[in-house]
Amino acid sequence: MDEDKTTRVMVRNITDLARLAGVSPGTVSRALAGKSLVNTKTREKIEALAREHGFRPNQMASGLRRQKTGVIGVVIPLGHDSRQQISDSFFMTLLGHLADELTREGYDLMLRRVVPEDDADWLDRFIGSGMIDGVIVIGQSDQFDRIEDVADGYGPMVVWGNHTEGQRHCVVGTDNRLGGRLAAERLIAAGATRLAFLGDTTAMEFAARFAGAQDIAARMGLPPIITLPTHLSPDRASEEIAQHLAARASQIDGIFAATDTLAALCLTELRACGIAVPGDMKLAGFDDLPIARQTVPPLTTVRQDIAAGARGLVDLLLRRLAGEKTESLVLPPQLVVRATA
Amino acid sequence: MDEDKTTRVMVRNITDLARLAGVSPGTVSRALAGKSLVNTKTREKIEALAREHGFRPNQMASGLRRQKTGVIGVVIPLGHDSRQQISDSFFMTLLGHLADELTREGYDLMLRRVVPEDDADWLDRFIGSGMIDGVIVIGQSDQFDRIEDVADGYGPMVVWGNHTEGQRHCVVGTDNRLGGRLAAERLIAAGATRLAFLGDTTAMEFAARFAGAQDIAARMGLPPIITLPTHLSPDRASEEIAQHLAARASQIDGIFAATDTLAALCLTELRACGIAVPGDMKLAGFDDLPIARQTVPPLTTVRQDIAAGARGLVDLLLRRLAGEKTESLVLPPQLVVRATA
DNA sequence: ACGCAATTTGCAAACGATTGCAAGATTCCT
DNA sequence: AGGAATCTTGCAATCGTTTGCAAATTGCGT
Repeated sequence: MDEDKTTRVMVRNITDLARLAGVSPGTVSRALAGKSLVNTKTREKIEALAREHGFRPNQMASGLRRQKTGVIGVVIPLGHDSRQQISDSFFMTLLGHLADELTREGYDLMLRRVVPEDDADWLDRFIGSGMIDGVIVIGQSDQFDRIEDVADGYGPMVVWGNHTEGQRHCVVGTDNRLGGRLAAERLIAAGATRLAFLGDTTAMEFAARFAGAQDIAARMGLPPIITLPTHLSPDRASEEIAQHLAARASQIDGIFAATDTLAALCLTELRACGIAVPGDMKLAGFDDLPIARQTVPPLTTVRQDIAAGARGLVDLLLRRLAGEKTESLVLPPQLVVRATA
Repeated sequence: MDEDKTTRVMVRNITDLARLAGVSPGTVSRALAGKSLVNTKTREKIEALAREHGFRPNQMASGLRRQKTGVIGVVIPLGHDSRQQISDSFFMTLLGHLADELTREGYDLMLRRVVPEDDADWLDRFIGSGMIDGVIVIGQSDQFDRIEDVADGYGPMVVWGNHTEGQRHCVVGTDNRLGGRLAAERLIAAGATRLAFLGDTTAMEFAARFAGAQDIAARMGLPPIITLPTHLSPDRASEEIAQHLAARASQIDGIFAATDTLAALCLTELRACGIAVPGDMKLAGFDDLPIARQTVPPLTTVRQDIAAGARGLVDLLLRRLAGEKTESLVLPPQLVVRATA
C-alpha cells in the first residue's frame, strides 16, 4: 500500500523526483549525474527513488543546457547512383563498426541518408540542426568541394574517403592507389597482359584504384587499361557487365573490379559466357567482403580493414571534439590471394 | 561593406535574428515555422536574413518545448550471438529501407545496438531518454518478454519479428512458419526425404521456420527434421557447418538453412566435402538476399519482402504516433526456385 | 471620421536539466 | 565551547524555441 502510493505518482522530471525525495531539483541533478558534491546517503535515496519510478533525466533538456547532445551524426551522401549504395555491404559493415565504437565511447548515432542533388546544403543542415556534437561523413561521393567548404568553419567532422594531396578536411580511408597497384601487380603476375577496370571511375575512391592499376600497367609497358563503367546496384550492374563482356571479353585477359560485389557479379556473368576463371580471365576485386571467400572460385582481392577504419574515424572525431587539430589517416590495403588471379 | 557588416554578426539563436530583423523572437519563430499568422512581407524578410546567415533553429530547444523530437529510435538487440548480427545483410538492408522511409516522412533515425544481457533495461532507457518520439525494434532476439512488458505502457513501438498468437506488442514480419512449409515442400518435391534444419532454433523467427518445415515432414510421414545449430557469424558458422556435415551428412539428403547467408556457407562446405548439390543434397535458404542469385548453383530460397517490411514498420509506427491502436502485420513469404532444390 | 473585425505582433511563461554562487550544516581542532 | 574549514544543499539564472493571450495595427464599411 505504501509502495502503491508512491508508485502511483508519475515522475516526469527532476522536480517531481526532488519533491518526493524532499530535496531541491539541483541536488537531484547532481545526484543522478554522479557528482561528488552530494552526500552519499541522499544520493542513494535519490537513486533508489529514480530506479523505483523508472525515471531518467530528459536528454533533450540536458543537451540544451549543456550545449552538447551526446549524439554523433553519420551521414551517407548518395551520388547520382542513389539507390542501393547504403545497402552496399561495405558501407553497412562500416556503419556497424561505427555503431559499436561510438556506443563504447558513450555516444549515440544519428543516421541520415541524403541525396545531395536534391538538397544542396545537406551538410550544413545536419550540422546546424543542433542535434549532433559532430559528424562522420561516409563517402565523399561527388561532394568533395562542399565538404571542403564546410571543413573550414566546422571542426568536429571526419570523412571516410580518399585522401587527396592538400585537402583541408580530415579523412580516413584506405590507400586506394596503392591497392590498385597491388591488384594490377597480382593480375599481371598471374599472367594477364591486357587489363580492364570494372567500375565507375567518377567516384573518387574508384578513380584512385584505377590510377594505381594504371601506374603498374604503364610501368610494365602494357597497353592502357580500359574502363568498363557500371552502376553499383546489382540488377543494373549485372546487365551492364554482360554487355561489357559481350563487347570486350576477347580484347582482355584480366579484370580489376572496383568492388568485391562487382567482382562477384562479374564472375557470375563470366561463367554464363563460358569464360574460365582464372584460365581465360584473371579477376581481382577490392574490399575483401565475406562474399569474396564464397564465390567459386574464391576471389583474389585487396582487403580494406573496415574495423580499423571505424576505429580511426571515431578516434579522430573525438580528438577533434576535444579541440585537437588532427591529420588524416591513410590505412594500408592488403593483397589477399585466392583463386581468381 | 554593408553586407560585410551584417555577415560579420553571428546569429546563434532566434533572438539574434529577431534583433536583426527588428521584430520579436516570437515572430521569427512563427515565420520560420511557416505559420500563417505572420505577415508575408515580414516573413520574407526574416527568411532572407536566416538564409543569409545560415541560421537554423536549434532542434533540441524546439524539441524540448514541443515535447517531440522528430527522431525515431531504431534499436537492434544483439542476442548472445552478439557479433556480426548487425552486419547481417538482412538487417542492414532493412535498416537502409527504414532510413529511406523515415526520411521521406520527415523523421530522423537514431540507431542503437544493445546487448540485452549486459544491460537489462535497454529498452526503457532508450524510450525514457526523451530523445525519440517512437521506437522500432529490429528483431526480438530472446527479448520477447521484455518487449511485451514495455508494450503495455508505451504506445509508439513497432517490432520486426515473429508474430505469436495473442502477443501484445505490434509486430511486422514475414509468416515464418508458412515460409518454412514452403521450403520443406520444395525440398521434398525435389526428392529429399531426410531433412535437416541449419540454424539456431532458440531465435524465435528461426524456430517458426523450423516448425513450419516440421509440419510438412510430419504430414508427409517423413522422419522428424534434425537440427544443426550454428552461430550467425560467418567464421564460426563455417566451422560448425563443417562439423555438422562430417557427423551427419550421410543421414540426410536435404538441408533447410535458416538464412541465405548460412545456406551460402553451407554450399561452400558441401563443395569442400565433395557432396553434389542438388544431386546428393538438396538445399534451401531463406530471405532471398542478393547472394542467393550468385552462389553456384544459385540458391532456392524463400523470399522476404524487405522493402514492404520497412514500409509496414514505418506506417504502423506513424499511425501509433497519431494515437491509433494498430494490429500486427504479417507478410507472405514467397518461394523462389533456383537450382539447389 | 468612427467603430468593429480581422491581421500582426509582442510579452512572458513554459519545456526540463545544469551550475555558479552563497547560505546552511557538519566536522574537526584547539 | 568557539571558530575555522569542509561538506551539502538550495536558489535562481540559463540553454533556445514555442505559444496562449493580449495589445497594437490595419482594413473596411458606413
